[in-house]
Amino acid sequence: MNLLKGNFYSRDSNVVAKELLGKILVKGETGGRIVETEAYYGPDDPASHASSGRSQRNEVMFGPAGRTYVYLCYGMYYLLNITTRKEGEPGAVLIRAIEPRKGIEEMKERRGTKDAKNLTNGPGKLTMAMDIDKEHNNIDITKKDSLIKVLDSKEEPENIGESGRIGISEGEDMDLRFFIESSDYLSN
DNA sequence: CACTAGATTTTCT
DNA sequence: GAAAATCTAGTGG
Repeated sequence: MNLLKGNFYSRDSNVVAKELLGKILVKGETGGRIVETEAYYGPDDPASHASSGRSQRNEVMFGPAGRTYVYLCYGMYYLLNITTRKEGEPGAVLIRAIEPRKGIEEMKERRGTKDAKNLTNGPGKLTMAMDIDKEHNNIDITKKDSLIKVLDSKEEPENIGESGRIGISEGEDMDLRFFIESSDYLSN
């Protein structure tokens, strides 16, 4: 189980999004296998937070790859992204769903449900289950002692599906959502 | 089941 | 001041 390095993340967003499938996301005592992601870009992507230039919120997307980008959505839910591409070229991958592997009891408690399939099958749910919030923005996840890490995996995902992104109002036609078709833990 | 409405607050125009 | 990369509970078949 090797830690993914900076050169994994510094590529194009859609490549990183696709290759993150099957990898293991770890935060503290909790963790799971990534089964659903979405790619976001910069000025050319109307759905991206970075579409209209740098701002206080999105500045991490403009920085180096391999950092966390955590922000509050709809005033209630934190969403977890990982930055991609080079410094000055904004990009990120949204982690939409994982399959629970580690600390399942703890995640059940945080989410208040016994149903394993309902623990982390959505971007707002997985941050709740793993206790991720604004404090975890802009963490360098390529460091060994980082609180949040992504580990390589020998289990290569089989059936990778593509579709338009979810929950946005522009740019849905771009097919930048990637997921493992056989997984029981995809978002709704 | 399927569908609708409401929660809640940061961020940028 | 409006909109936002969502989720849950509640309603009605």
